[in-house]
Amino acid sequence: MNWDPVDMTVLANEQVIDGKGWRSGAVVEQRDMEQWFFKITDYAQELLDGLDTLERWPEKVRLMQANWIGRSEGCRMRFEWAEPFGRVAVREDKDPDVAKARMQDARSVGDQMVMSYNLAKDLFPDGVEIYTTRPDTLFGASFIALSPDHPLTKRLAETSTELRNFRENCAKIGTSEEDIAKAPKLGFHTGLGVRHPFKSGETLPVWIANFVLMGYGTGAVFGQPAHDQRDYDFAAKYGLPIIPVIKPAEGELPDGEAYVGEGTLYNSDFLDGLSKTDAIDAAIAKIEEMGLGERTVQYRLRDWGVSRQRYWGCPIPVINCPEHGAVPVPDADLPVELPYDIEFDSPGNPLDRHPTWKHTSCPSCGADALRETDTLDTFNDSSWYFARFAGPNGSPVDKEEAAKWLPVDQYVGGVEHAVLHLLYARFFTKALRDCGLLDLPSGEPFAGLFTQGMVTHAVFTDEDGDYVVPADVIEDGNQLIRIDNKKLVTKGDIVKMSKSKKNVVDPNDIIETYGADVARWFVLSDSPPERDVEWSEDGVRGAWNFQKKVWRIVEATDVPDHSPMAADPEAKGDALALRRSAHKALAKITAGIEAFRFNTSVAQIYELTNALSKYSGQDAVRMEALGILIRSIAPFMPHLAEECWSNLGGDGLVALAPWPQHDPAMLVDDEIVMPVQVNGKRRGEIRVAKDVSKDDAERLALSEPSVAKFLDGQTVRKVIVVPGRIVNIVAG
RNA sequence: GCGGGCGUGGCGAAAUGGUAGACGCGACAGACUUAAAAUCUGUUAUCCGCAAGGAUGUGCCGGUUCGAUCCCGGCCGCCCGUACCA
Repeated sequence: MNWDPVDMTVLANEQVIDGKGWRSGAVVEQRDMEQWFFKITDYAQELLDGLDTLERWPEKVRLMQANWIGRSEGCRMRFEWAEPFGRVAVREDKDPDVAKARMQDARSVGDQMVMSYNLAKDLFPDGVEIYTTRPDTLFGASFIALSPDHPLTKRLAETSTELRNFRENCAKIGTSEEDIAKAPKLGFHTGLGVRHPFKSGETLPVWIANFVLMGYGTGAVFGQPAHDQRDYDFAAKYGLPIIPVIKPAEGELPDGEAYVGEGTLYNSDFLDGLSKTDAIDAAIAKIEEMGLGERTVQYRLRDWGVSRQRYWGCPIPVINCPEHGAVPVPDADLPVELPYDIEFDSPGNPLDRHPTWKHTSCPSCGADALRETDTLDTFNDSSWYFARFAGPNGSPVDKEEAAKWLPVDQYVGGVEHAVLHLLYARFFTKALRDCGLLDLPSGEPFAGLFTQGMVTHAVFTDEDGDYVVPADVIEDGNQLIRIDNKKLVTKGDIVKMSKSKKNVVDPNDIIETYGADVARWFVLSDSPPERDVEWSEDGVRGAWNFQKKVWRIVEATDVPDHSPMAADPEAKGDALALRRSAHKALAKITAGIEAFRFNTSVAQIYELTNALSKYSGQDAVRMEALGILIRSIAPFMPHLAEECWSNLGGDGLVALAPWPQHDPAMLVDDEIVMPVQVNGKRRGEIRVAKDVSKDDAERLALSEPSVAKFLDGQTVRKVIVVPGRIVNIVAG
């Protein structure tokens, strides 16, 4: 946990800036704290398998979740202790030669080393257990690395100031995955050694390395620098041997970096000549035979830490009894309510500081006991609200109603939720099902998912580094200043709108100026919804003008008494052209809406509107086209559509009117224009009947003057005719 | 660092193997108007050209194909996530 010693609070990774608390500016410490977890890892395989059933989810989200769960197949194995061969304290030496010299200098055996050796043997008599996906590279092993948080590391640190300092240095790096991965490699040589399982008499040194994560596998790895980049970087820095054991099928091993690809084993005794995959199997078989380990499946997914030291959150319903430990609050006493008389004016967890709230009695023995003062991560609430919405009365989830409504047919959310929220919600529904609280066999909460893009905006910061809402920023000459105190403002990155960065805009401004219909039309009209957009009000005039244009067309229409807005099959000339435009537009509008591509539907509505505004006839064709137009805009501009519908003599509410159906016969023109290419470049076009034969198209294309001049002096080698699309002449 | 995505005119974009830039914004010109707004008509990727026309062009490099914005490989840039922002 990130701990701010001044504010006495736990901080999110995001609230740690350059290793300091965002409010207090104090140097953040890493603390181990007792936390509540949900055992989501028990569902790792089911969460992974379930992804295949989510056919209406974007492929990218399924892929991200699969990567997040991170199933890998490999083996757990132990390296047995070897007699110690020395101890050296290697600090962060940039120069590999210096590090190497220290290694050779390491034969002197000191008291401290002997104690560490005995301690290690005492604590872990079987040796060091590691997890690897690459047992094929065991002959390339050159060291063992433990996590700074490995139990052995912690015990060794008790006897070594140097190691304690090393651990503190590692703790400064931060807790986020990104920080750890980007940090420069740091190592500490323990002086301990382990036996190589396949090379008798060989000893591998045991290091502590900051890039080894305690939360994954066993918190220990073997280093095989020739075939893993992190191991390579580490070995290069500390002068450890780099032993290649895989040769690529073609070419040489890369210089100065690890080779992680496929290839054939060498330098590897009984694995020589095998492929990577076969060598993995053979190595595991041998390890199992030797009794040193076994094939296992490992997941990257970690258990979900749900404890938060905040007031706002559902209290974790547990009472800590000195006698009985953590006792669940009895059902009859749920929910545990937060106190209302709470003070936020001093550091630390307000719930923990509250004078009376946490004091209660043990449900088991009645003795004085303390309430858990941690609250639940708010992701808990977003993980099952849809089940609550199905039946909002009575017990938390109404099984019958939830069974009727769930899964959610179409879920819409930002792609930033791709792993956390969407994975937690999937886990929650599965867990609720298994607890008998939800009747949902699949355990999948959302049948369809659409990930809309993020709305982004520049972040503004004033001279004091405080964030400023864009609406409060004005231009002053060629500078930006705050409207309230005239302080100078800097325009920063364009990022996802968020309350914390204050780079948000209020859509009410547009609604007040232009109305909700125009605001909605504007938002839907330009960008496809899955794409990120940088918010801008440029173009809102277009939406406003469009609204007026539709209204003018309706006003300019002589509405007949009986207005079925139905087709006139006899239409000819301009009328037929309008009919065709209307039906072509309708087909694309419908397809666009169904595919969530509202911007293309909008473009087609513009085309239809333009066609209608140029049409002077007051006839059935006009009424038919208007009927299509108004029903098409109804989902986008419902108020305008209702008014127009009513004025055109439409039946009831347009919102309740059936969606219009396009006539397929209207989509095809009698004559089409086919572009003609010569060697892939457009050189002309031919006007042909819609069902022209390939031969005729070829003949016409070759004789088209604008095409023929490019064929002058050349031999026509091939003519490709794609019916209804294009003619391409290959000449040379 | 790792995982995922995106990159096309002045701007939002369309075209997902077949005419690159539909539609909209902006800009420019004209009509109407005392004037402005609104409205209507037209032009608007870049370069050469009076024009006709031609050349170039979808982040960069390469590949597959009769044909690539689209498929494949490599690179660059930006965005999202990276487990305590929610």
